[in-house]
Amino acid sequence: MDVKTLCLGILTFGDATGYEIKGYFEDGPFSHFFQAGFGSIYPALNKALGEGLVTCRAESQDGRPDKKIYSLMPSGREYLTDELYRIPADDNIRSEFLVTLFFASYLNSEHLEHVYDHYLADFDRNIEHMRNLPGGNVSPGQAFVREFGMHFYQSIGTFLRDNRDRFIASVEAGQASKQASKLNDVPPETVARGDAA
Amino acid sequence: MDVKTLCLGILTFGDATGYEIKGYFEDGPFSHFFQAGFGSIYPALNKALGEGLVTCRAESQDGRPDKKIYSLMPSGREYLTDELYRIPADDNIRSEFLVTLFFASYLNSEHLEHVYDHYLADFDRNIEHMRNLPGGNVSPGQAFVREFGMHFYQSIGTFLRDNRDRFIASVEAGQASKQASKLNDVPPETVARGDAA
DNA sequence: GAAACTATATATCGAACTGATATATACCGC
DNA sequence: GCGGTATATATCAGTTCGATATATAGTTTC
Repeated sequence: MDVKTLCLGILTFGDATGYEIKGYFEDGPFSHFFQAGFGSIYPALNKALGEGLVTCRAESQDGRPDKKIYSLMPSGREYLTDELYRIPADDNIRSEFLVTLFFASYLNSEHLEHVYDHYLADFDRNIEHMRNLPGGNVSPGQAFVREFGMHFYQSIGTFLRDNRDRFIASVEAGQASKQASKLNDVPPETVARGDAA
Repeated sequence: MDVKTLCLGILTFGDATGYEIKGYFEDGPFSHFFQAGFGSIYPALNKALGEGLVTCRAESQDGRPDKKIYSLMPSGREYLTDELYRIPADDNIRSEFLVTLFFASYLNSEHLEHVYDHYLADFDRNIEHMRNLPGGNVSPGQAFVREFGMHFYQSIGTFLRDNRDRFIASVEAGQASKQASKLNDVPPETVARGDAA
């Protein structure tokens, strides 16, 4: 399932330009579970055009480049359906935030707290964003994905909030005991977990 | 934060070959929030070697290609720390599963249920996998990321389980009412949300 | 009022990443 | 013996990412 397929999916909601499709990925319902930029969208649309999955009419504008409005063709809808009937690939998650937490012992508390709170603020913004997405008058699938997203952000956000101080403290304690173990010439493994239990 | 940085991070746990590093991404603690294959790892290690961030000694083996064992250099550790001090980029999530649910109206119930249950089974496997990761004797950061992951999978898994039947039913109802609206020549938007409230 | 930023609109390019494939051997189960 | 798994490196085509280029008009900020 590539960007081309997603573009076809977006076109099921009506004709759109590449610029408008970008909006779906950036601000729309997809932004939370599928990203794509111009560098993927424009080539994807061209490819779909070459394969006869969409058509394109140009609309000249003043000042700006011509609008290229894409429409989904029956063959495109069929292509989309075929793709949807595959077993979806495993979720792909890349979280630099979690990598940073993983190696938290390399960071000072100030930075760690900053990163943590920055991330939490993002969560709040995401919940707010989801809440503002249209909830009524959409397909059951769309509604469910939105519910799922709200639950996701709320649950994870609560966890992060509830465990923030404990986590920061545990990192500080770990660094302190590491330092202590250095001073006492004791192998860190045997000492550096005063709060593991 | 690229694959090279993650490889350096993995090398903080001790010398390793590219093959072993792959294991960290595939089976180890990273597998849940950062993925990389050989096609990224080997070039990343070569690049790190060229930049003097790691050293490499070869160990000849019978039958198999020589083992190339990489060691983190002080400059590599410094590079890693510098990277960790950046504000992490936004999480990148790509979920074909959610795309599939989003367009659920294009699928029959049988397939939808199959996809859904397949995904739920993955969750169970992931929780089991996380549970089996070493929990004691690790840094507070590692421990927290593991806790986070367990919470994540448990919370989302429960949501998916609790809402499964309702969701499938809502999709079926939506399709039925769409068909009905077709028969009655009524625009779908005004009809197809019997259970939206 | 100028400067900076946002919005509209398309396009490309290098860098990074993905997934598949190639190459070898050895062990393990059926 | 055949297929599958594990060990081990490497490359390559295709995809995607992030930045940049181009051009104009409005809107905010100093």
